[in-house]
Amino acid sequence: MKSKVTIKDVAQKAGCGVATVSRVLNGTGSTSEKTRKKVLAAAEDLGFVFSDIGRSLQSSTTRTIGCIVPSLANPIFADAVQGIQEEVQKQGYQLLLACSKYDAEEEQNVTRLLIAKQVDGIILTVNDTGTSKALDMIRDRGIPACLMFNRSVSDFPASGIDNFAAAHRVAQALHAEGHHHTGFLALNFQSSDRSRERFMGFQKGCQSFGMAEPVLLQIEEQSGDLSLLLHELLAAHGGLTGIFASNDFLAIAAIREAKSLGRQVPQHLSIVGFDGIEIGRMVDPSLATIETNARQMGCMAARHVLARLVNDAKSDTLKLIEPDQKALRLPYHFRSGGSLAPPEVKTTDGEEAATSSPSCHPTPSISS
Amino acid sequence: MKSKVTIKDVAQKAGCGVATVSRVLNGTGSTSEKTRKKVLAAAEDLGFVFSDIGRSLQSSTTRTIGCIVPSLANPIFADAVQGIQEEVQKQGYQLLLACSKYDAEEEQNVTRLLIAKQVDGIILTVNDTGTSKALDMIRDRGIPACLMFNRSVSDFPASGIDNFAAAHRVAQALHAEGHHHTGFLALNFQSSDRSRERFMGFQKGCQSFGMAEPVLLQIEEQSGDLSLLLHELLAAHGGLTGIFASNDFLAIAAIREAKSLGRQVPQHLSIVGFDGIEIGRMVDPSLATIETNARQMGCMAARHVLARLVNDAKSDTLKLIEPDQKALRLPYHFRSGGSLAPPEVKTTDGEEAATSSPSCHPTPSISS
DNA sequence: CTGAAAGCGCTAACAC
DNA sequence: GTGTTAGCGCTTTCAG
Repeated sequence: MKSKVTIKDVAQKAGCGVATVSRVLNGTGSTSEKTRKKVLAAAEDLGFVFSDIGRSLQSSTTRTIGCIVPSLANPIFADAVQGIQEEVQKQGYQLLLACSKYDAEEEQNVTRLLIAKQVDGIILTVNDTGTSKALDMIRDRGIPACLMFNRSVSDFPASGIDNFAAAHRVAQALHAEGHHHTGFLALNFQSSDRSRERFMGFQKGCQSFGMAEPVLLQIEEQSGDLSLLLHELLAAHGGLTGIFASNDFLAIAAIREAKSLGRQVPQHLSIVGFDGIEIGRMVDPSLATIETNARQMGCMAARHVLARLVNDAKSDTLKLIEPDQKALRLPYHFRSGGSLAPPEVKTTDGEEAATSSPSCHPTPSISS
Repeated sequence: MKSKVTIKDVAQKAGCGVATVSRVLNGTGSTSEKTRKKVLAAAEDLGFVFSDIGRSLQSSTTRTIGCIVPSLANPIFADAVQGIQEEVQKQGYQLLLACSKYDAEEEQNVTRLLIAKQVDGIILTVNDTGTSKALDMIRDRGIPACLMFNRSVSDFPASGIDNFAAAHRVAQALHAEGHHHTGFLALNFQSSDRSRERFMGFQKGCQSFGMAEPVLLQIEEQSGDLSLLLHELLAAHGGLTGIFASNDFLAIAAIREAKSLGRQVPQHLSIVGFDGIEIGRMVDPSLATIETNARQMGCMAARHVLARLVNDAKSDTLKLIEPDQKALRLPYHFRSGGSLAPPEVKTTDGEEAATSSPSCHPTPSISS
């Protein structure tokens, strides 16, 4: 293990003071061509790289942005982080990544760690903006931050879409196809304000369009096997013709489980997702969903935080410019797909009207 | 912007020296119950959190692990990073994440940044182990590191599967179904040693099983729209009955493009992927592929690096223990799927035998 | 049991 | 132009 080579080593080898080395290598101040050469040579020779920690200590800035997401397993977050990463790297910052595992306590822990690491800014998705201790800690210290996926609160701007409106839009889509009895499928409903917002928007939508009150189908992640729980849940709610899942991952899993229950999608059951992950286009049937741009969302959040950083740096105390637009609302749109179609019409005595099926059997004759 | 609260502030408020504060808060040394209380109260009151950078400067350790992957857009890397993240966080370290964008120069740049940040260890996937300057820099400094997905080289252990053998297995699978004329579809072939290894394994496999030499179908990512390029490539190679794509993402895209060309998968063309991403199970037809556990791969890599860290710390100079096993070979297996089936047999004059369409016609009567 | 002080790598004032 | 030095936040001797 080679011991690290410091500015002193370079200075010694170049036969000059450390300040000169700093000046040459940073291009600050003026130096004679001669010493300049010597320093450059020495540095090159020793493979010298400035230690950011020494520099940070002195400048009280780390050029590091912290990021907290629940998990990278859901591509929606991976995409967002990718967006952040690109933007941050482009501007010469680095990314300190942490995961909260959908857990409020862990969220607070990792926040503390990021703060200890003196990150210059933080981009995060919290479980619940209303109760997050992480946000309190960040606010206390006045660290520039931006939320993602969450709704904007108090001092924190947020990059994301209007969950309520988008969910409302889903209700419209289901209504347009003639659905009446629907359900909202949520994972970890209690601990996700995003999920709750979507439910509320959907609920409101169903109401507006004269549909039945949507049934809330909750699954707690830690309570067991997802497939199994889904299976049971779907089996228990055979009366629904349409389900709105709070995210695409869940929607795709639901399609699979519905199939395994012998319920054809969309003939027997329509399913709509949320997020618009790429895979949704490729599954069969393709997933009807709300399409969002997570990458862009991360990018916007990063850009916002980074902008505040340079801003703070410039006008130190007198921050008159940029009145901090709170919500970075990104566009979304409803993407239609094979998983959403009109429900089979049943007569009151339970007999169904003829409908067409997609593949071979032109008319499934169903009688009870 | 509140100025940061330092150990001095706490000392002042508690009416004692900074050393005492350090001792109390770190639980080192002994202190009277009285001052102890005062310090604790003061710290709590001020919301004090130790600055890691001061601490790092003094200990020349950052409790940070650097990670470099080409991109997070491919779920295989996102999964691996998730695995690293979990393991690292569990052991009280933090993750500094960087992306190389499949670019050797960028790879070197971000490596330099991680080194400047004084990461204690590095986990990375490089474009080409043979030519990577990043590896040189890391080696020069003796930073504990572990490769992922790449093959183990010189001083670097690697966490991953045996690409050659796995690709060989794919040839076997195609052969078993009766394929003869096959192609290997690669994205950025030149800059990926993983891709090349897979090709070689496949090539060797084809040879062993008496199949025709596989055609190499290359796509350079920067040269335009992936769909379009794929489309053209597939159109130009109508003679092939089976294609082995160097990763699942590519395979899924290929299925889509094949379909849009009117070539049914698997009736007209079989496609096999590599990686085993979750989505592969859900697409239609389901993807035959080599299944790997990226999460585990990241986890193993992290564990390895972390182990070296504590090891180095313990036995400083005398590192007799752990003879550094080089390759952390993880298991893989071939997953069959709907995208792989026997090819349609054509008569020599180019006329096709009657075949079945996927859904309704039960028995494909194949005659030559 | 506790405080003073050195020193980690670096930058920026300040002398020369 | 260039060297010396203080000091960023912390831990760790070393005295007291």
